[in-house]
Amino acid sequence: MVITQAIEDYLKTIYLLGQGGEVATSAIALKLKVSPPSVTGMVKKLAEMKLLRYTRYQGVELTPAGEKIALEVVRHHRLLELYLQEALGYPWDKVHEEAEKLEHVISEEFEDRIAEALGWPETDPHGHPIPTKDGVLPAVAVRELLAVETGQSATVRQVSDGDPGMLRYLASLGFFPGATVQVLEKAPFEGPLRVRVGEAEHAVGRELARHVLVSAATPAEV
Amino acid sequence: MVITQAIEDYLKTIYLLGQGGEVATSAIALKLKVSPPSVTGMVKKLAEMKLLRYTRYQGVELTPAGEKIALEVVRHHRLLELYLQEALGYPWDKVHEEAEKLEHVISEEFEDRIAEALGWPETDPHGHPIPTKDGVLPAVAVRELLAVETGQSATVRQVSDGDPGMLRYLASLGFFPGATVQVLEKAPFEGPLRVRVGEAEHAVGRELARHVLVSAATPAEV
DNA sequence: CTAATTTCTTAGGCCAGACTAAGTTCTTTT
DNA sequence: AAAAGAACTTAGTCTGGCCTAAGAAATTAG
Ligand SMILES: [Mn+2]
Ligand SMILES: [Mn+2]
Ligand SMILES: [Mn+2]
Ligand SMILES: [Mn+2]
Repeated sequence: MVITQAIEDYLKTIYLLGQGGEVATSAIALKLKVSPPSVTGMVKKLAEMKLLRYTRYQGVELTPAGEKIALEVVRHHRLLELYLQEALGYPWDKVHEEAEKLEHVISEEFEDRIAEALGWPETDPHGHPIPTKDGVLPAVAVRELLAVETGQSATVRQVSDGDPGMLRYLASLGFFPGATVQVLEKAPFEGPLRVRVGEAEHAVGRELARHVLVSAATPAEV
Repeated sequence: MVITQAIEDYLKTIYLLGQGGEVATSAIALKLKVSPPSVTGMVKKLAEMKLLRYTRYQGVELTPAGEKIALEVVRHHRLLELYLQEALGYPWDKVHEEAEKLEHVISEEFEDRIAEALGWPETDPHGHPIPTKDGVLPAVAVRELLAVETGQSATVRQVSDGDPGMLRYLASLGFFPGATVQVLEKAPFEGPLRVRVGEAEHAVGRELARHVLVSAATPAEV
């Protein structure tokens, strides 16, 4: 029962889509950019391997064994992203792609050494929590910026890391984890939000505001 | 015509075995730990792709296109080895294995950034020259320690990096690139060499003495 | 110079992981 | 409650990269 790169990618994807629930095969197919039949096939195999539970037409849920592997890959990914930024000077819109390939090949030794070099960090460049070595993902209470009421302030916690263009745009607006934002206005008819970030004011679309996760204002830490 | 990881390994292996000559399929099979028929099959495909020339029963020789890819992989490998040692504190007997996996997945950007971090180095931890970005492997004039005449001194230039145990032993004897060694005696009947390294004297077997490459004494540089 | 041995290739197959085309089953609509 | 539509699975294929068994060519030995 050998854990291939493909298997790691399936488990990671299911984990990130699922977060404690059933995941539809089509969702997996979409994320991994493979056809739905490919997912059905792989998922049957992973069920055989006891890495997930699968009920036909019902979707899929990771077992503890499957989740353990998923979390290891996620830890690799997020540590690598941070290492690329901190140690090699990558811009934050390029770390994801590189980490996506490296996450499958680094050894435990490599993982430990970069974790140490980074001072055992807790979040990646986009604010996502890094699972601990024993497979625990720290829970964080966040909601979408879109959900913040008009007039309220909040602290940016996490941003989506999949789209480099979006990341560059978010950076240009000052949407970094830790930044304080205030929602000044929400235009009606699915219109944009007017927000203040530091000194500046920006109009941001609702789609974008769904990709920025925030917590209550006034960060507890620096 | 996509260059897979397997193809990269074949080309690299052929390059390192060949160094300007025909390479037997069995030699490739031995090095890559695959069966001879697997090599024949792959080699036919690589010939199709114009990455090497293949004549049945005669062996194989890289084309310029094939050599270019091989040198890129070798550059990745050797830069990675040095980076693992210098930046992450790996001992020199562990860098090879890790680099063996990473060499296939890093981007040009990663390559450039570690090269820069290392100050555009010219040799890896074992003394092997690092091919330049435009695909030139600096030639070095070396011979086996075994070939040094009794009484003569020489400077260690390169050591084999495949066997971690051997590397640890070589380190314990002081056989690092740059070290000065003097051959005091060669025991007859394929016996060991008595050599001086710094203050210490050691008896080393002929097999080991074949894995240490040296140049004329008195290093030109420090 | 033939015979034995070694080296290499062909033949045939397997497995992982993807695909398209053609059903099923579930869900939504009327 | 039936029909239409969406979601999912089955069936059948393909490609890459490996394998073993058997045969052909090259090399070495007698
Ligand atoms: Mn990422
Ligand atoms: Mn991230
Ligand atoms: Mn090496
Ligand atoms: Mn080396």
